[in-house]
Amino acid sequence: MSVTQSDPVDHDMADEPVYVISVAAKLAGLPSWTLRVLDKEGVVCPQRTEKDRRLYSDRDIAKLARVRYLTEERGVNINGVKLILEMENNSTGRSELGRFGEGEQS
DNA sequence: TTTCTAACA
DNA sequence: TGTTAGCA
Repeated sequence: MSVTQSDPVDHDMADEPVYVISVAAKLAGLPSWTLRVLDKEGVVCPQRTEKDRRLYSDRDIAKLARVRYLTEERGVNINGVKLILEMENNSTGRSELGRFGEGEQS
């Protein structure tokens, strides 16, 4: 009796990789190939099973959802998302971004 | 970006 | 059988 769920072991949050690429893509609202690119770029950190199956955790889904806003609403490329997430990972949320336009397609 | 093939569960 | 992963 500590937190909400009554689990013997300490399960804090969704860190269990149980979502395959198609499920993660649906939850994030992104196409499957995008998740594959994000993984190649090192934007997301999906666990890999013995058969090379990418398993995404709720933690990855949350990051994917942010990527979807940047790519869908803001029109940022994978390269831009990688840069933005890289800044958030390095800086405590203080991004001194001037005015740099990413290569945007119509 | 899209599609095809191969392997796995 | 359906789905995933990798490449051209």
